[in-house]
Amino acid sequence: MTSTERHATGRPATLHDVARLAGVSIATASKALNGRKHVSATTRAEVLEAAALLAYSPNTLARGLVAGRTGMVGLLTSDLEGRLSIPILMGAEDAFGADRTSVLLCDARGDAIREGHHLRTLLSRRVDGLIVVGARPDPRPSIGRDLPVPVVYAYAPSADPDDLSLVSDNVTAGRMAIEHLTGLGRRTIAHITGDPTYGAAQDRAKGALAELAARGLPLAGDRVHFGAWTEAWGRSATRTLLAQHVAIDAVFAGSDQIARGVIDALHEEGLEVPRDVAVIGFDNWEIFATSSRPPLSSIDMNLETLGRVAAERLAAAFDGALGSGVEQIPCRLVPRESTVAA
Amino acid sequence: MTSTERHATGRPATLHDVARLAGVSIATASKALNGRKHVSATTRAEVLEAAALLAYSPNTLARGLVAGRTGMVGLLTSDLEGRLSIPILMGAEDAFGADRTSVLLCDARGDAIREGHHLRTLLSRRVDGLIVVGARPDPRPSIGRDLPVPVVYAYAPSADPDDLSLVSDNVTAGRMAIEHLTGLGRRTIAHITGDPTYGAAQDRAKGALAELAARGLPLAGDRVHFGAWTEAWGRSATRTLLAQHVAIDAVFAGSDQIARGVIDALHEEGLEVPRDVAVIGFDNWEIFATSSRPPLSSIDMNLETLGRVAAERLAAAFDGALGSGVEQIPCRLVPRESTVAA
DNA sequence: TTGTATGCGTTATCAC
DNA sequence: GTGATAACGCATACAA
Repeated sequence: MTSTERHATGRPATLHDVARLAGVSIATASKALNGRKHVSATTRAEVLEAAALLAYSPNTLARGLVAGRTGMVGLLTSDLEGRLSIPILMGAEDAFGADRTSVLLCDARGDAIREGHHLRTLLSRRVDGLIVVGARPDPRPSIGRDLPVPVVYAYAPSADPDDLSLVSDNVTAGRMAIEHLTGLGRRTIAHITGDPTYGAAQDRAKGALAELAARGLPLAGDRVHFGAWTEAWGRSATRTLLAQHVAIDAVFAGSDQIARGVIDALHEEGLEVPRDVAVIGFDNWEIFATSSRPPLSSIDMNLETLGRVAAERLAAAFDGALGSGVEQIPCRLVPRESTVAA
Repeated sequence: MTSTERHATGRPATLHDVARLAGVSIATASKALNGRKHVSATTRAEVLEAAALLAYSPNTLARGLVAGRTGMVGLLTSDLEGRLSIPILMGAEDAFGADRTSVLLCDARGDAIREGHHLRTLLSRRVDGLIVVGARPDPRPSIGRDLPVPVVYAYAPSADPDDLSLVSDNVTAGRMAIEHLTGLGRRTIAHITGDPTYGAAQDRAKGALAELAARGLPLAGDRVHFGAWTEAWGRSATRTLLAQHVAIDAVFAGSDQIARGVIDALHEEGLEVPRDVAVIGFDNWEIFATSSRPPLSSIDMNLETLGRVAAERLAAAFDGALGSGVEQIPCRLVPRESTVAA
């Protein structure tokens, strides 16, 4: 076998080939293969046999040309690591049914020019819809008002309220964290989180504060400790708190990385987790949460669900109605050892 | 604006519309838009203006139907996190040119059934080629010998030597790590790595041992410490070494996670990195390498390059020739503070 | 029940 | 230089 013969060179069989082999017209062959009425059982069997013999696989492009639908959706992301877009993609695949709809993934790498470029090629490929995934959970510019296809924004909402956006319910997630910690009997809880310019950081803090207030509890350290989404910040903020002799029996961290820094610093000060201080993170980034000592309780943003709902909204839009505004997707708490009862 | 009007309902403009508006035939319009010869400058300008006016965007499907090429490649992955497939995807996008070729990403989630399913839909969409990305760097079953399109395996090679596979050059990478550490003056180097059933683990160890032998140096601890790809293993292996009073001034870790465990254990024993012990990891997983204390030197597998080469091989195959066998892609060493000179 | 003919949007081959 | 016209592969309304 020479290198040129690696893949079969002959064009794939067409409906025409099948029809000819079965001795019928392409119209009949088409009906038979698509399970339409008005075909005798015997001819149907013959057509099916011919198709099997030729390893016939219908050309989805040609089908899309006549149907006016390609069965493809574009996933336009700016998420360099795929940490967001892959779960969202999988959720969307599940909802669509992988055989009916395929996903074209394009990474704009945070570049508006490249995004516009990808948008144009996706539209020229006549995708049936678009899912736009932002890199950070804050409003981003709308990709355009009068696009020929429905668009759903996931994770990062569109700045245009007429667009439909799907975001994580960070406020409720903040409440959940506090609810969980107080359920363990903890009463002096600190909140160490990331960059205050992130709406998500503000929302999580807002939810946490509201839940603390509802329970008549103060926030340990008297204020939310905003900083950066890094282990280093988690460590330094924790050390600051301990140096000030703030009594804490739990920390709600704004991300799993911050949580790891918090745990590190606690250990260095001779405090044990969760016995002395319970710690909960955010994101449920498996690789961090499970390799932490002890394994880290965390809040999962249900990104697969986000992708699934995005797909459902798009599917509904194909039949006419696309909503607008921002839809909140609930998070879920994943308990691990860092917050077991003392 | 009601919800149904969110996206423009009218079908996108066709070549026919442009031709009619410009007052020419569709043949002329086609030539003008595609920059072909035999079109007067004035009519070309008129056509271009009409196209701009109608926001005309050529239907890539129809174009592909006649051209016999879709300009799409399938990326079939089993990599649940996207840590492999996203860099590979980006490399492929770069090599193809994002406007000429789009990538259909399908995640088989390690399920052979689902993989076959995705394969069929990709073929029915008439992708021009296929890139298959495995979850672990060991031979995997070929996806099929007589596919109608060229296939390139990336990261995980195909078990069939007639297929073309692209893998990281782990042997040389192992040599590089030792070369780097000895260049720092380190002479008692241990190798703590992951699951011994991984060919990559064996290859890296092989390279490291060869390089040590070439320099007349022994392996600290007398043997390669195989275990698991986890921080926990990095910690426990390190503790074992220290408990045996093995003198070490450097550790080559088989992954960044293992390296973090190693560093943790060293710190707990009062040893400083890199002053007392230099540590280098593998994978260059940014989030781990940069958040480590100190930042972790590591070996990058150049996954973007792998994707780029995969795209180049596919492109060559479109014009006839696809090679076979396993092609080694070189890794590169990324130095950070964990291995600065003492 | 089956076959004929038309159109989906483009490109390319030819006449003019 | 320009414009009919035939593919490309498929689905379907309509005629037989």
